Amino acid sequence: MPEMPEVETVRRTLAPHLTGRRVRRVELLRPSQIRHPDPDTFVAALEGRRFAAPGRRGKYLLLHLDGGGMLVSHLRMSGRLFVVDPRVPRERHTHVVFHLDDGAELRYQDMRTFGGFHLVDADGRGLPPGLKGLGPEVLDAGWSADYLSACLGGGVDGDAHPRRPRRTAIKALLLDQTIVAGLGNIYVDETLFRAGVHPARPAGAVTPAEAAGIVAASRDVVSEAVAANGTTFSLYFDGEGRRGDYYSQLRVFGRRGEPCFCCGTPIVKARVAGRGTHFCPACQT
DNA sequence: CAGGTAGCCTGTTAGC
DNA sequence: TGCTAACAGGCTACCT
Repeated sequence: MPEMPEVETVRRTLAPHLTGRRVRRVELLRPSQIRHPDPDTFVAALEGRRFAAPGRRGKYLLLHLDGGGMLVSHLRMSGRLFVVDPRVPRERHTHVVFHLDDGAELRYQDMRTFGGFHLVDADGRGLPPGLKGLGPEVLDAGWSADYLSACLGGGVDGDAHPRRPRRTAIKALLLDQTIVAGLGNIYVDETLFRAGVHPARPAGAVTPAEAAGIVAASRDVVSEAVAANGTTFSLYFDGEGRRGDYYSQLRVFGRRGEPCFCCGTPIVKARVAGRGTHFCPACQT
């Protein structure tokens, strides 16, 4: 469930503990979490390397290495990456332990084992496939009303190459990381609520004005969530083991049956784009 | 090509 | 009360 604000919080909290630290030893308790290259090569190539300042792209954590290359991690549903004193007992589902040269441990824990690591070399070999085709970052200028309008299909007046209006639900489009990078189930629901757009509306039926509202709402929601260190709904915590504080600011997600903050209508939970989806049936059309 | 969905996985919750 | 089935969801692979 970590989305952009959670991954960004992990990046920021890991940075002071990782930057400049050398990997003394890698302990693979569950080698299958290593997606590339094979586990033995992974360990051999990483031991002795030094971390530079960590970065992020979409929901991918980019642990850059001095001298080029990087360790890429995606937490997927239940992955946790954090630095602790080695005396702290290892929790269940701890799959990888990176021993650092200051004695601390960078631990990877993942109950559902969906997440994992790619070791990318200095020439860019080994990049996870999903990292290549990402759309603009949700907080970057590339995520604009014009850009989203173009993605909705239908074209605009004077468009040289108008495309057929897309029939997929607007929610499915916003979850597509090749359209915009960083949004997930929670923040898409929050975004569409603030924009007053029903999640199941065909993307092609979203007006340019609504598209502008969606982009603005996504910016607001995500930047507020970043400021609050993300949302801890059930599983997430940051690089120092702390929970996120955005939970209390959620307006629809997890509020099934509770009154809409705008009109009092009970919040509905339904299945849209294959996901549990929360919305106000009165405010969102 | 666009769009829908199964599968990955295990802890939690809903329902009988 | 105790068991089982459904659910949670980011992403890929596969099917239509």
